[in-house]
Amino acid sequence: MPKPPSLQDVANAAGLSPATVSRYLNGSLNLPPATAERIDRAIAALDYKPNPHARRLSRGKSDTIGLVIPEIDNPFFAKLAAAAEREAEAAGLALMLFSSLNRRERELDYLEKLRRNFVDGLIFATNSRASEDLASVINDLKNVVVIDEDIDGVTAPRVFSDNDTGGVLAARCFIENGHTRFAFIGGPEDIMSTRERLAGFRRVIDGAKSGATLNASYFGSYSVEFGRTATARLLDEHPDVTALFVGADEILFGALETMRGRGMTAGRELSVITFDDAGPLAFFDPPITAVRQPIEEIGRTAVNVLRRLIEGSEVEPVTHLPVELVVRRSVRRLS
Amino acid sequence: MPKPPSLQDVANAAGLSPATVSRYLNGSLNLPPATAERIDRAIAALDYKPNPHARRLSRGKSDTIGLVIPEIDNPFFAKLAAAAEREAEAAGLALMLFSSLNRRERELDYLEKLRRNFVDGLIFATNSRASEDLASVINDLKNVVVIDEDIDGVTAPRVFSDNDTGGVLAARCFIENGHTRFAFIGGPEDIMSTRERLAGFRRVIDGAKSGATLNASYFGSYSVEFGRTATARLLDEHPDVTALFVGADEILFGALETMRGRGMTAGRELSVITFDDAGPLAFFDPPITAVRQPIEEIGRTAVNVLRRLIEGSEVEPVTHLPVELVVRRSVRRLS
DNA sequence: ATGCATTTGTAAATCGCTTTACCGGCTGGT
DNA sequence: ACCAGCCGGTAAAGCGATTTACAAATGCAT
Repeated sequence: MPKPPSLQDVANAAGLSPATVSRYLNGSLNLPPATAERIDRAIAALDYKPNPHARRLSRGKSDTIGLVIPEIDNPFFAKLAAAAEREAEAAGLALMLFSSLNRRERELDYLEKLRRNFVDGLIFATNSRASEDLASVINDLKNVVVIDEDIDGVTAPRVFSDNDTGGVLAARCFIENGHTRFAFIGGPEDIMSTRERLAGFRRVIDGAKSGATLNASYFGSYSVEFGRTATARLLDEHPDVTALFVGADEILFGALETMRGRGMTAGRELSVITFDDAGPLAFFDPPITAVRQPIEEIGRTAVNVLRRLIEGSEVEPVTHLPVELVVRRSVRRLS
Repeated sequence: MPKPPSLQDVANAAGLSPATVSRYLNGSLNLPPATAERIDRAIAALDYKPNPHARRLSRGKSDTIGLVIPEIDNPFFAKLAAAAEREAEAAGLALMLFSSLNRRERELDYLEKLRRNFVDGLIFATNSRASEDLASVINDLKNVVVIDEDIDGVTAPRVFSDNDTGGVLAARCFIENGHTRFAFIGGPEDIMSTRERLAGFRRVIDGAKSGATLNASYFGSYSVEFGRTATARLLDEHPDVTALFVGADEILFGALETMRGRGMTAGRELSVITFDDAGPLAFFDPPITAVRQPIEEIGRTAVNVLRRLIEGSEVEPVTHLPVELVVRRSVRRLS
C-alpha cells in the first residue's frame, strides 16, 4: 500500500518544480511541447492523480454540488437524483446526496456545509412546512437553488413543475370523459404544490359548461396512510363522486387499497388520476392515468441553473417546467 | 460573506494556541474546566465549525464512505442507499453515493477514489459481468465490501441475500398450493443471484413427491423488456405451466404486461412469485407474492462490516442475510 | 551591443487543521 | 533539598495542492 504520488513527486520526475507542474495542469501556464511532454510522461509513469482534499483546501472550491432531498428512498427523488447526477457528471461536477428526512436540523446542517464551502452549491428540496428561519438562512447564502416545493420568503432561484397545469389537465381529462362530480385528495393544505394543483383543477371544473362540481377535497400528507383514510372518508361522505384526483403516487397507493377493500376498481366504480407518475403505474391493473412531472428535467435544470449561479451568470428567478398527462386506463368514459 | 472563523481565530479568542484547541476538540488533551470553558465559549461566540477539507488533508481520512451502485433510480438500490445512509450517519460517517451506470470505467474510477483516500471505504455493488480485472483492483484495495452480487475472484468481505432460500420459499409456496408445472425467468445466466435462486427453486421441485417439473427457464437481464419477451415465449412454448417464478421486480413488470396483453391475470391463469419486493407490489392488482430481499438490512450490515474493516477488526468474509416470503394474492390454490 | 518583451520557470506563502516533540512549573515523596 | 512525574500548554512540521511575485533565459528589433 505505497503512498500515492504527489505533485512533488511528479515535479521531481520531470525535473521541474511543483509550481510549474501545477500551473501546467491547471492551464495557467503554456509550456513548450518538450517540457509538457516530460510532465505528461512523468504523470503517466507515476499514475499521478491530484489529491482532492489538498486541492479543495487550497482552492476553497470543491467542484462538488450537493442535493438535499427528504429521502432517497422515494421514487420521485430517486429519479430526480439520478438525473441530476448525470447532468452534474457531464459538467465535471460531483454530486453529493444529502437526505434530510425532512428534519429541519439536518436541512440546516447541509446549508451550513455549503457555507463552509464544503460544496460549491446546493440544490434544495424540502417537504417540511416552510418556515421563516429556513428562508432567511437560504437567503443569506448564495448558490442555492430551491426545487419541487416552494419555501416562503426565499429569493433564491427556483425550479418547479407546472402544478397548476397539472390540475387543469386532470380536470379536462375527466370532463372529456363525461364526469361531473369530482373530488381531490391532496397533500398538506398550505404548501404550494397542493394549492396549485387544486387551483388548476378547480378552475376548469368551475368553468365547465356541464355543471361540474368539486364535491370534496381532503388535505393531509403525501403518504399512503393518508391516501387510505381520506379515500375511506370520501367514499363514505360522497358516494356519488365519480372522479378522483389525488395529489401524489403515495396517496394513490392508499386510495387503491381502500378501494380494493371495498371491492372497487379504478376506472370502473371510481375514476382516478394521480400526480407524479414516478412509480410503475403502467404495470398496475388497470394502468393508472397520471399527470407526469418532468422529474428528470427538474433535476437537470436545477443543476444547470446552479452552475450558472456559481459562475456568476444571470439566472431566471423561477422556472416552471411543463407537466404532461399520461393517459392510461383508470378513467372511465361515462355515458 | 465574511470568511468563516478558523481554529486560529478560536485560539486567539480563547488566549490559547491552535494546537491546544485542536487537541481539546479531538479529545487528545484533558483541560481544566476553566480553560475548556474558555474554548467552548469562544467557539460558540464565533460559531466555529472545523473546515472539513483541512481536516481531511491533515488526517488523511475523511470519515466518509462511498456507496457504488449501478443506479440510484432503481427502488432496490434506492432503499439500500437510504438504509446505508442512515446507518452511516448514526456512526458519524458521511455517505457518498456513486452511480456507476454499470460502466466498468466508472466503477474503476470510484475504486480509484478510494485508493486516493477520497473516501475511507467503499461499499460496492455491480451488476455488470464480473471480470478478472475488477476483482484484482478490488483485491488490491482494502476497505471494500462487496454486496448484492458476487464478483468472481474477490476476496473482500461480502454481504448477500440468501438467494438460494428465496428459490426454496418460492417453490414451496407453489407446491403447497398444488402446482406441479413450473417455469423460471431469471436474470443473466452466469451471475450468482440467478444461479442461486434457480438452484433453490429447482432443488425443491426435483425433491417434491408430487412429480413436479421445471418445464422451462429463461435467462436474460433484469429488465422490463426481457420480462416481456421471455414471458411471451413461455406462454407460447409452455402453455401448460401454471407457476412462474421471476427473478426480479423488473422482470415481473414485463411479465405482467405480456400477460395482460393476452387477457391473463396473475393468480388466475398463471400464478406468479417475484424476487426483490422493492416496488409497490402490494398495490398491484392483484397484489403480488414475492420473496423479499432484506434490502435495508443489507445496507446496514454493509456499513457495519465496512466500519469494522476500517478500524481493523475481524469481519466475516461473507454474510448471507435471510429472505422472506411475502404472501399476497398472485398464487392461486389449485384443486 | 543594447534594451525590452516574452518565454520559461521557480521560491515561498497560503489554505486550516493535526500531531509530534517538548517545556516550564507545580506537587509530593523521601 | 532534590528528583520524579504529572499537568497545562506550545512551537513547528507537516498534509498536497494553488498562487503570487519574481527571476533567469531567450528572442528580437534597433
